Amino acid sequence: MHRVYLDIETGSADELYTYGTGFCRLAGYAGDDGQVVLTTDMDELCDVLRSADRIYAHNALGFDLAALEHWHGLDVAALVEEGRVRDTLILARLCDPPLPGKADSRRYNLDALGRRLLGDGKLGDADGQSALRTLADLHGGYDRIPVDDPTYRQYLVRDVELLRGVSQFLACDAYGLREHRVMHRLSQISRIGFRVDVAEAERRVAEQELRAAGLRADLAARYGLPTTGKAPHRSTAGMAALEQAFADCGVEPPRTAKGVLATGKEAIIDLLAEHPENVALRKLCETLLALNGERSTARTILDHTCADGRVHPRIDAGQSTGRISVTKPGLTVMGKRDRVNVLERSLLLPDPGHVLLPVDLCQVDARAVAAHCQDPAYIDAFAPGKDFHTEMAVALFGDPARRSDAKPVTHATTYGMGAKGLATSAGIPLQEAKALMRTLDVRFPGLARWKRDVRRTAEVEGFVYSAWGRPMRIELGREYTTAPASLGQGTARDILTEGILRLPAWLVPCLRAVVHDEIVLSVPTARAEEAETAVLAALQFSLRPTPDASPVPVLAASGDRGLDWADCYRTEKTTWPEVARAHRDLSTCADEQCTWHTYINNEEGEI
DNA sequence: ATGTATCGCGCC
DNA sequence: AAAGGGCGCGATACAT
Repeated sequence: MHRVYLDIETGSADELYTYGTGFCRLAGYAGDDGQVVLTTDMDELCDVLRSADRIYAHNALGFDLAALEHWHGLDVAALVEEGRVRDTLILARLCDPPLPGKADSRRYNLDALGRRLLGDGKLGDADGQSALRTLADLHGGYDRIPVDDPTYRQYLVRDVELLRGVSQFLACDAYGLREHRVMHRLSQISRIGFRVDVAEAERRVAEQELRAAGLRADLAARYGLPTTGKAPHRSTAGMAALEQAFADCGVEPPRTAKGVLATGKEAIIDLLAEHPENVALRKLCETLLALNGERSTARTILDHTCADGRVHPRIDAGQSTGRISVTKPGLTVMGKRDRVNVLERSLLLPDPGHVLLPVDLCQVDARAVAAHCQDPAYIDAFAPGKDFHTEMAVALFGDPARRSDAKPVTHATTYGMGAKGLATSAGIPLQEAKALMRTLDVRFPGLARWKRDVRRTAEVEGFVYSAWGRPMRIELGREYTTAPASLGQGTARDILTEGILRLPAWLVPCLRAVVHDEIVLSVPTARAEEAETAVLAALQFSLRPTPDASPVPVLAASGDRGLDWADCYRTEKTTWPEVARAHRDLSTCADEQCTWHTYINNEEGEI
């Protein structure tokens, strides 16, 4: 067994796919117990890697091997398929899974792993700053550090030795091998990138800034808010002015849980509902709401657009449930439900000669729960031809027409919501909420038992495991809500990644985004039909957590083939004509509510 | 200058 | 006894 440990010093990490062939500057590698070898010859390095039985690197698939794949033609797909890659970042997250939230986000870098597992971290200088960072500052950039600088070389040697040390603690099981295949396929999203409508993004940034400035001026003139900053209503002086403004309107302003003035959408809308006749308050609230609605998504997309006119988002599986994060820019959080915000997606385009093909998994979290709990009635609600939410409406209300009432009940109860919460969110009396939750437990006793069981398992073990065996850490004391929720999300995640693994190879470079239960591909227009058939075949299969379990069908559906990402939802958003690109190409329209022709496109910036 | 916490927007 | 999960990003305030 010949093992090779690898680390590469490069230009700035955010130029991984755009820097040019000189991106990889100095590589360090060691074979088995041998000394660390440094080289600037990446072809020599690739030869060493091809001869290795195991290749170890930290964030190998997100960085080092990705760089060699992109700039030096290394066939990483083959290495991964042959099970020869060991990414210590992937393994560390599987061997010691993160808790939810920010708490664990810094536990998985090589320095932290070294300190935790070996008692020793990266090479730093006296004040604790990374020696590499110091060198980059000194020479004016990571790509300008001389490759013969002794500290640079020492730093790299230490990193390879750290890597070798920590790798001894990081086992790789069958799930780990699968995870490497998943992450390599997803890394192609970063590598290929998503084309941006740069001109339109720039136009929208300018226009939005104009509109926001108008709103800020309005707040300053009427209520004395400061004129500096991008969100003066959230600054200390602005808050004080708003306190006074609310008082002048004769109302007690809304507060957050911590007693701070609440200026968020929900609080303001509730306040307006309480004082429908207060004209002064209405004006104040409308201005605040309009300013809150001004998000800077176009700006964020432009900030991450590279010289090739594309964004190369970062793909990460660092969440506690294993869900995939797509960041820089955050494609998982782009608008969709709101009539204005859904157009954020129109800035992302298919490649020339392509169309965007969106495919989503239907009720995937609930199907995951059904497969886990094996409640026959719950599984039956997913039988082919049945509509899950309608079946739930029958079970809960005896009335298939109450589909929309049933939806929040099933969703919320999987997440551990209580009767009080359900009553509030669904707008029903507490007693009714309690009765609904009892009915759910009576109709689906297997589901109720499963929730009890996984909560207890989590209390005892501190972990739950997805249907594919992914471990998920459950925070002490939060088992009641997070144990069933994590299983639903974690198994849904593995369902989606199973679909990714089942995609034919030619569609992998077509992947543009993954959004938890949806994938988006850019496919040649002439092959769209073929692509759609292939994607649906890949994403739909029978889910069976154990060999003797009853199977649950995984169902997928394609959306509209789009000329931009918003265009993909034109049928779904049938009452919002502007979602369709063809509508936005019209110079005028008759719909007074159209956010494109009356809002986005208004030169004066008036609403 | 840089990082953390908090808030509020958005997504599934 | 009750208990809605997981996130990313921007802006501000504040600590270092």
